[in-house]
Amino acid sequence: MAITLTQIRAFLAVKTTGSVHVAADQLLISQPSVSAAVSALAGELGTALVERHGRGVRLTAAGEAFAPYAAQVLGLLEQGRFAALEAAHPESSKIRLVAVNTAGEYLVPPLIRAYRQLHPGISILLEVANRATVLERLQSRRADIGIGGRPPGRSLSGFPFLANELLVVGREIPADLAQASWLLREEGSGTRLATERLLADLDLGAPELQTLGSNGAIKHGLAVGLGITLISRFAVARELRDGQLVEIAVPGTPLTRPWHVLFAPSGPDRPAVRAFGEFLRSERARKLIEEYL
Amino acid sequence: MAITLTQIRAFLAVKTTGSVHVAADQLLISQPSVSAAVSALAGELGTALVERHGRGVRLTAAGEAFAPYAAQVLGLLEQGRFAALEAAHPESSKIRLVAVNTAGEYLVPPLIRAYRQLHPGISILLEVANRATVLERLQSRRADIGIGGRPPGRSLSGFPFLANELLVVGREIPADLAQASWLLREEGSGTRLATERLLADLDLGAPELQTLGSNGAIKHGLAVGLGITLISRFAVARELRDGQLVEIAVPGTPLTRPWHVLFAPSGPDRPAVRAFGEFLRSERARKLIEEYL
DNA sequence: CGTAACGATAGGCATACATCTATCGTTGTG
DNA sequence: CACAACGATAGATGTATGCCTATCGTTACG
Repeated sequence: MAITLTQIRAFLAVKTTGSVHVAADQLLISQPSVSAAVSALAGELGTALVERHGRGVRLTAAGEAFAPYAAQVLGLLEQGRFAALEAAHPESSKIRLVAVNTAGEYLVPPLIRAYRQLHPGISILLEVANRATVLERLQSRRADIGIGGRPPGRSLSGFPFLANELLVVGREIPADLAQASWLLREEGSGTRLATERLLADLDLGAPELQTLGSNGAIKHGLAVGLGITLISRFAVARELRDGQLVEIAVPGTPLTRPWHVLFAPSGPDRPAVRAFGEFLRSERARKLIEEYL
Repeated sequence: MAITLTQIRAFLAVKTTGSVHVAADQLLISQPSVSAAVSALAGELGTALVERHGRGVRLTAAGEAFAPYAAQVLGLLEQGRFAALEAAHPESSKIRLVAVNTAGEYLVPPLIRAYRQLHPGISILLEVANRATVLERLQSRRADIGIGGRPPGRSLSGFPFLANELLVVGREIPADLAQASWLLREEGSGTRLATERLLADLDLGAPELQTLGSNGAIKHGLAVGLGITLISRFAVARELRDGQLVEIAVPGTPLTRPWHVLFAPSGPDRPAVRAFGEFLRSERARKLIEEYL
């Protein structure tokens, strides 16, 4: 006769996996348990959350509406735990940072190093993910601060942080751009989004596209001549210098898309997080990072 | 081995009541149950939340830090329930409105009436409380929209709504203002806050103060000549017209302190709430209200 | 200084929560 | 059209959650 957090976790697992079966595997429990938890939750709420669709399930409108709240409940609880520990042991706070892939790989490590020298006790827990996930993490309060592209709307606040240039590179300059094959990041990636827009602007017809799930995979693809790609200068700086890759002149590139520091607005905020945010805003942060970059 | 919502409710009850005993009474369970729940929660979080203080308890720093998250978790869950029901039955949404006393008594009823004529299915659940509670309700997501004074900071967004004039009234004009006794609303009231500031500005020395818990009590106090007070023109319009009360000319009054419509920012938002917010923002709302006022 | 107020602890109990295995009903696919 | 994939249902079980009463330790207060 009460909503439980277990039910919420089960529901969210179903939402993210899109399947009761897979959710059960992920939660390390049996499929009927998940089924039961979700229908118990639906009973509590007074409305169905999932419905059968084909041989799988999908969320109902009510389920879609409820999901963000459910996610925030869990994120907030985690955040509350950090807040409590931080208040009890101010010198050993933990900050949950989530960064888009390229920033996470190239920018954040020096950032963390710089910050830890100033505040030795503070832990920075980094998650590296694509743009869509970064936004989700912030919105569901599972991260305190994010580093990614431009904030998408009023729901997230932030400020521009460091320049990031996207340019087109390949093993060699293709004879005909329209014939070139393009390597794309996975769905949900900000770089992919930028690439799609660029391709639409270029009006190349229907170029050959190949999705590869990470910057690393794309770089290997480039190395074997699989195609060309739009990628951050940070990610290919060395390869360009060594001549393994060359920049391809494409109208509209290089694209300047500065990274932004992102906050999930509102909600009680923690001193350690606020301090880290202010550090990022300071000139000092930029200098320290550039020093290590 | 898991945080439960019951534990959170117990903890919050202890926080708000300031006492394990009273919290138990309020939750209709025994005192040891509350004690156990709170210490279980503390165990989960890995830090003490309350500590003995004198013969009662008080929150530790960790408890104070955790409390707002706990409150938001419950508020968000309630909001999620509404969101789910709203998605399932769009025509019978519920909007949780919380208004400061004066606005709740004089302004909101016509507002509700006006809105319900436009959207017959929508229910507006009104809670009337003082300023402090209004802010707490919004921050903890236990209300969707608030009506009160100026928003206190960046954590709450809002816009000015309707004029509200605070003026000093009494049964008769006192011979010497410095000798007059002032009737105050309870702690946490915005009107009380305004009165305290006014008194400080007036520099009357140490006037006699008498706290009365509501606008109604104050009006009765005025009627029997207990003192004078700073109060909204709406609250005493009739008494002024009938001559039962008179306005007292005090430097700096009447104070103009427009009511504001307040939102708890961020978080997923519900269509019905958004629609109501936009209604309040519209010219139409003002006209309709003035019609009924 | 004794007593009342307040919480914590001890000890114990019921139930509903979170599970499981086995099976059935659908729905898509080869 | 049969079979595989997927969820829901049925039936059953352990346990920890939530709760109780009784009692003990402190702390303030008369």
